[in-house]
Amino acid sequence: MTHEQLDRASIDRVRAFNRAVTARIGALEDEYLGSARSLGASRVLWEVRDDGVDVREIRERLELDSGYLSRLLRSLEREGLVGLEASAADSRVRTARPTEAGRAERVELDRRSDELAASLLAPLSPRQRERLVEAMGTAMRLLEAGLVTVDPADAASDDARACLSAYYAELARRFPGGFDPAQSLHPDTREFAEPSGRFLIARLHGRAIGCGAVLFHGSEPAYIKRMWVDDDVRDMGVGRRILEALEQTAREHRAASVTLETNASLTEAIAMYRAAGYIEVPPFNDEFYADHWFEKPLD
Amino acid sequence: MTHEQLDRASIDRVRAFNRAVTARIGALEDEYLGSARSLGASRVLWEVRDDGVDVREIRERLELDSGYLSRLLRSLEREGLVGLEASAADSRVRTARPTEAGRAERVELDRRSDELAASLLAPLSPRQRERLVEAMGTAMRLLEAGLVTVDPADAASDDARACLSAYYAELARRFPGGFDPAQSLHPDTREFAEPSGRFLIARLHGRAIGCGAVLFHGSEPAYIKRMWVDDDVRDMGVGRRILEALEQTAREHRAASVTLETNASLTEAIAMYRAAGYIEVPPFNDEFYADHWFEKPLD
DNA sequence: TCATATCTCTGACCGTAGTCAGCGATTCGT
DNA sequence: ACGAATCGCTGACTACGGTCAGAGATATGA
Repeated sequence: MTHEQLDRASIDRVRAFNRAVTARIGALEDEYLGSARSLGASRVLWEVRDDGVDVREIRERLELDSGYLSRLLRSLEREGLVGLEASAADSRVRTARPTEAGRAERVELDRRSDELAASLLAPLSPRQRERLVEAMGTAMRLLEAGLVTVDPADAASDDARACLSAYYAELARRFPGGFDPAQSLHPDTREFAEPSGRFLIARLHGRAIGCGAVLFHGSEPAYIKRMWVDDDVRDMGVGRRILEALEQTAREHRAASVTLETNASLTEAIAMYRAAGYIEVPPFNDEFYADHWFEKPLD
Repeated sequence: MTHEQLDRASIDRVRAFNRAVTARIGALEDEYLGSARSLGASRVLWEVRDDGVDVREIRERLELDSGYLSRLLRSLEREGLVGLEASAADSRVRTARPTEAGRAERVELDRRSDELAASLLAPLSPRQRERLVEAMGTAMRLLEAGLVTVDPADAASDDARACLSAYYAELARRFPGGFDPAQSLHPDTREFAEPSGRFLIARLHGRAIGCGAVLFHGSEPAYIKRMWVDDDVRDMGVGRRILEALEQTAREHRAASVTLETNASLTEAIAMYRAAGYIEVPPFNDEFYADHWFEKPLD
């Protein structure tokens, strides 16, 4: 993919950031975390929780080759930092458990990571520290926005249910009179499955952080419901991504437009709908909790 | 050094940033720049300018072992990307010059770095891109602030002269009536040397980015002059760092306080002096360009 | 019970990044 | 003119991070 529409100055600043930040943090990691143990061994030690962890779990989490991990664990065992024993449930599986020294070493690693972070803040004034932490947060969130995926999912799955629960809880908190899903239209999530509809989940690092559903009505307007985004990832454009994916789904099902309704207390959602090209229309249904209705034509 | 005064939440956010950013950028580097050539070879190729560059210069710039660099250059030569020949001036020295293919490869590397940067911005809305670029700039500057050094220097050195010229030029630009160093007190920089005074230069990556001088008057107040910070590094706390270093120098020379004078048009300097504990006092000299005089007791 | 799958471990590899000592050619300082 | 320094190159070596092909032990499903 090419991104020729982006301006030179922005590209240059991003490149300068990449260079400066990786160099700075890399140098500090050498200084604070380097030497003693190899990076690979440290990462593994970090995964060995006090209550023990199966080797296969470490392998999956760090995406390591089984042979490589085996050797890393051996070297940690030789250093007296972890103990390895066959798992009680399945004796093919081996379980790693930190020794006393291993626990101490983990505390030490943690302390050094803290020191590394502190060394970045130390030369700054309190006001600058605040600005740096703020800018880091913003940069991190927007960089991670690129890792968000939006994919179809079963509306009855655990993740989907967790999203919907969080959505209902938020509405209950924000609507002046609370919220009862049974009073809302389409309480049955089975409708959000082909052929009558589709349910999408947004994920970041595998964690469900947002959802949305669309119902198809042939060439009549498709109908968007249950759009939710986790508070943790506000301002990362997740809502927009879900909305675009739902519209694309509607387009693929030959809908000429999409409709949705919402409530005045969801101000940021309404702003997003307007920014995305939705136009307010007269009420087209009797959704109990709605007071604004929108429609957007699909090319 | 320990930094126990820093709060848990800030430390955690810095650590999260370090983790997220290095992982994200590292993964993208593998994707966009990885494979084809090793990182070392790419870095070397990048240093081989079209007009040729001495091997020793590459070695100094990248801080590479001479044997290691020799091998990297050999592999680039084998690939037909650079040509090596004895330097005209000194036949011990070898000069590397890119071939046609090498130039093309550099353009390609550059293009891929651009694409990497663009891929970070691509999934964002225009508003978010602006915020990301802004946050990256702030984070980068404040991270680099930790790399600024402030050290004594000869006021007659090239770097010192460059700083003073930049300082005078800035005053000429900002003072309503311009600025002529000859009309100002202490035009002779020879005073800014032991035993009568000291001159300090602030540097970032070796480049002089700020300066300041202090004159000692026994147990009488020491006197600060010629404080300047490059526009490029405003808001990085360089002024504060220089000021603290000058005060420390005065303290070591048994001064009980420091004085300085300034001009109302240098608003950010005045704000910094006040924030640093300087108190406005009646005029104590007849500096032509001054309209505010300050003093600060040293413990 | 038996074939198949799963899990860990070992041995044999590879490329990258780097360090160190020493050599031959050249240049510099006196 | 000569000794010392400089420059680059080569050979020998190390550690890290990783891949791949099995082997052996164990578990699982038909």
